[in-house]
Amino acid sequence: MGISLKDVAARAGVSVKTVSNVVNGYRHVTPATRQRVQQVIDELGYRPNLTARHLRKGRTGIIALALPELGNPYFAELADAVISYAAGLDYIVLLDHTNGRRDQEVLFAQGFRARLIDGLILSPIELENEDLLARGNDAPLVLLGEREYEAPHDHIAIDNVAAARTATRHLLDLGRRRVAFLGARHGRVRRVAHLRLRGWRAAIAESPGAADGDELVAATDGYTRGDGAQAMARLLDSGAAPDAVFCYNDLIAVGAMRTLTERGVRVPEDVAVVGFDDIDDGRYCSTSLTTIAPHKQAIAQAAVDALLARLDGGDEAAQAEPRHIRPGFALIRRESTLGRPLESG
Amino acid sequence: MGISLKDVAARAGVSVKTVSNVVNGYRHVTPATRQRVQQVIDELGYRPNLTARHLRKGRTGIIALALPELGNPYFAELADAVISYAAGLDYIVLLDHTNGRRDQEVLFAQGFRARLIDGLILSPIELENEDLLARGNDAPLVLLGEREYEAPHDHIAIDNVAAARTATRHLLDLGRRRVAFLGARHGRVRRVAHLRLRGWRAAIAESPGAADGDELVAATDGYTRGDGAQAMARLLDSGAAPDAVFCYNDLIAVGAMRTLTERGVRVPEDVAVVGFDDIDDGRYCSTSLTTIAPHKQAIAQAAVDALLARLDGGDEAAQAEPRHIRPGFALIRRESTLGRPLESG
DNA sequence: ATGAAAGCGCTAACAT
DNA sequence: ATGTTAGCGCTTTCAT
Repeated sequence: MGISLKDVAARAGVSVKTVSNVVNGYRHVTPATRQRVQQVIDELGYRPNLTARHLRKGRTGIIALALPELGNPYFAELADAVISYAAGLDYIVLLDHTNGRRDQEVLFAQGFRARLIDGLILSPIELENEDLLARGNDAPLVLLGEREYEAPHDHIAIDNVAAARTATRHLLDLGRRRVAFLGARHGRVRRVAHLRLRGWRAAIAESPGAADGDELVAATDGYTRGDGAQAMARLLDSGAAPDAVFCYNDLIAVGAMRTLTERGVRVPEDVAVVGFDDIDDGRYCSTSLTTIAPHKQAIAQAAVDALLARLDGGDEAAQAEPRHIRPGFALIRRESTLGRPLESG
Repeated sequence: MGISLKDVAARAGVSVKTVSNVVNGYRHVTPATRQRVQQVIDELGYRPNLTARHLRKGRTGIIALALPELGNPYFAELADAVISYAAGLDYIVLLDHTNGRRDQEVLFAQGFRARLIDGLILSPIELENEDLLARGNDAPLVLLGEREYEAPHDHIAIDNVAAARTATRHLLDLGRRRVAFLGARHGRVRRVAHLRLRGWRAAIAESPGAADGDELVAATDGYTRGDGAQAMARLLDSGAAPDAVFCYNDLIAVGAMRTLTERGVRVPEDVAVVGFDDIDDGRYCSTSLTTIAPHKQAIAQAAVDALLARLDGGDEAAQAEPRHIRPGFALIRRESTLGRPLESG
């Protein structure tokens, strides 16, 4: 195959150990030896075989990041942050798509890619609690996102209920009374969107004059702009007549705004809109989007740190109780909710 | 460490070979043996150590994809396509950021990650031809994107000149006469944006009445929405008074549209806009964006196929002449260039 | 400061 | 159909 340590050693007239020492920057090597070896390395174009090194060391320096898909800018931006942060810590990232499918998620949750990766960061959508319990305890696993589990794994997520409540309250504070929720999922109580829906309900409940009927909750099949556009159209057609919409995510919000504009409904005058995720997209819409901004940088760092703590922290760290880390979030006000709040509620 | 083949073999009372046969689905194993071994595997929760397998086989089934960054939706969508397509062929993707920095790109171009990856797909920005020539011929390398090199590597890119010419001509066909180009890079002749600029020039040159002054070419520092917004502002302030803008990419176009809208310039009535990349974003802008759509799926597939051909195709394939593959593109007309073309030119 | 040799877990050639 | 064994390329005791 390629050039190995042995080849270099033979050519330089030293043992493999010495070459290994040079390659790894071991201190106690005579400058003369080092130079000679280095010269042969350059001559031969030797590159250490990482696979062999990994096998020997029992570690690869690779972590896997399993996300639904990169087509969603939120996940792309998050992956960007994870890759960059991990690179700074000398870890590389293997990126996998689950497509939000349970079978795929199960595959990763259970030790798929065993001993190829040192650990896994997984953002599940359909994964069930039982799937996690069935896991052979392999590499450490860090969970990401809104789904909640009772399993012994670290979990990184902002407080989704609080964030949704903040978003909804912002709309109510503007004097809106018919605040719709876009992006629920039918009959999936513990699933994604559940916590955000709960936050929405909580804010509505606190606000005496606010409408709280189920006709204000619109389900979507997925989380894309197209789903948002369709759901908004259905909501409008149903006669629900909202004066504000809180959307499960920014993509749905952008789609909803598109439908509103097409139908001559003004944003924010007639209907105010709030999204969730703070994707770059929302900042440059012609009506820029008010949104909940989860601190992606913090999420990415917390996820990687949690993983590495279990990897590098020794036995106590590896055995420590699972932690639930809640990075912060912020409400970013933009044009889609412009307007002064009413004096009285 | 974990459970190895040997452990399973001992427990099942067979040799490692037999266990290996079972694990790899080798046909000639008595059902009884197979079942017994499988049972022990399940009991012990055995998982093959992929690193060891890779070392032994000299192949890892991993390809690296090195992109500037995932924050740009074009790259995110492209990565999405690469990952999905590679997964279907049982390859996994290691995703690396170059941040468009030459030193990073050089690192990957030269056999970084040697023998950890079977091959590399690289989308360079600053990489120079000499960097490629200095490459120790390690794993196969496939180049992606507008930069052109004279180096023995496959290159996948749409015909950027033709695409830019198509885009610009579309604007001219609308009767526009002062078509600006947004997204050039100062004094970087062979760099990104060069080919698209050339396509712009070609279209203008073909169109007798069209303005072709340098004041219509606006440089940007990067390729983000913010860069586009700023460049558009500068162009407007400079008094160049364009009636159309062809942008290096969709992000710049979205930023430009934002500036135009803010300044009360109507799109497309006063200024028509065309982008490049066909990111999802552009489809749902309140004024949806006309754009050049490179066939991302085709690009991703061509890149992976080219790599795998060299990997799996035997010696002839590995030594074959470098190929320059040009997937197709399409002009997608949307609202940002709406309006009937003028009768006479 | 350097060398010799064991062994990480697997596959494949060879043997039975 | 199954067992034995060498060896992928590296790091790491243990010697010297």
